[in-house]
Amino acid sequence: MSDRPSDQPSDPAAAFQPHDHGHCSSTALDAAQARLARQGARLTPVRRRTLEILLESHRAMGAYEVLDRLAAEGFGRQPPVAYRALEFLVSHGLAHRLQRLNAFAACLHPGHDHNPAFLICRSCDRVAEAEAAPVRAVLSDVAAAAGFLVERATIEALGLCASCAADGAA
Amino acid sequence: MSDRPSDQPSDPAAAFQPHDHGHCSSTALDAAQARLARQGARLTPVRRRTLEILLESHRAMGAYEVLDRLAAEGFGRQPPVAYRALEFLVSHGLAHRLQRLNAFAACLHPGHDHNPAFLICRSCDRVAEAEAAPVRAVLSDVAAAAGFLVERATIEALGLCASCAADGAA
DNA sequence: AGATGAACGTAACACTGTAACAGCTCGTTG
DNA sequence: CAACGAGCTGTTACAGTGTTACGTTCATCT
Repeated sequence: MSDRPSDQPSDPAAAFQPHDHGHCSSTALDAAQARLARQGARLTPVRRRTLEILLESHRAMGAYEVLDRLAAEGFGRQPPVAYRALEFLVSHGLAHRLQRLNAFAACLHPGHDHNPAFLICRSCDRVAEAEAAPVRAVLSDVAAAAGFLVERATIEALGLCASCAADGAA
Repeated sequence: MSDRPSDQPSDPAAAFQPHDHGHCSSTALDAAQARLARQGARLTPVRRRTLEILLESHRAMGAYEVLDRLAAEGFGRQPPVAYRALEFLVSHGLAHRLQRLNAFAACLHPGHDHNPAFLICRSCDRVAEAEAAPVRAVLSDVAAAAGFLVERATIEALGLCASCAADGAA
């Protein structure tokens, strides 16, 4: 929990700032391949392309948006095609699902298991992952006071990222 | 933030335990009326009935489930009827929307503004509200470290309530 | 009574997600 | 090599969730 695998950017908010995106996404893709190899799972063409599409931006994409892209590139054009690929990526820790948006985003540091908190900028629509462990700890405490055992938690924040705040977005 | 209005149960997990539910829901209904009166908003028949339906249980209900009930009682039978009533209740602090379930639940202490954390029992499906202020505080800190300003946050925990744990639910 | 704005009702549609089934590919095994 | 099974891809069809648009009713105010 305290180690910093090489695939994890030191700045969790990199998504909101200008950065070498080619490097950022190819790193994530490499990490994804490595992770799947360890798990004995296959990164088939549809799955790989789906991940690449998600990696093109730091936004969350709806399943049908992904599907349109896939269909335009010669893959199937029916909903299950996109949903299956997305579900595969999510279940293998390569992408996340955002409840609040009914959408999916690539995981930017798939090297280790994690359930991040999401920071969603309402101005630029980009999504970053933040360390959720301390938040979950407090949530578990609050829940425990009510005798409730937390197994999984959805933590999604809507607000304004630094770049948009600097640009004077309301 | 530290006051305890009379309409707020001392035990936030009351929803999970046997309790005088008639009292619990009529209290919430009274508080709702009082609150709306202060705001100059109207608790029309559909709205009132919708709130009563939500208050019948401590579960979250889908919009179409609510709609079926309303239609059976002579109200309109098209989706906007339910969605409008539910949206009214949510925007006036009398009900909450659960992103994770695409569902709605009555607010059990509508006396004051609050954005609770939700505790959803995966065994009995009941939902309780927990104090979210400390959780939000930590979340805001984590986000601030990334230059992100949190405006609204969705905090929903899935797990096991005390009653179900005692009953030996896995 | 007449004007006004909120609330209600409807039909139609858009978006999101799932079930069921058929064909393909590829490695294994007889 | 042929047969088989497992996993992946694709399809059709449908279920569930939510919205747009528009006309009507109703309470309220002058």
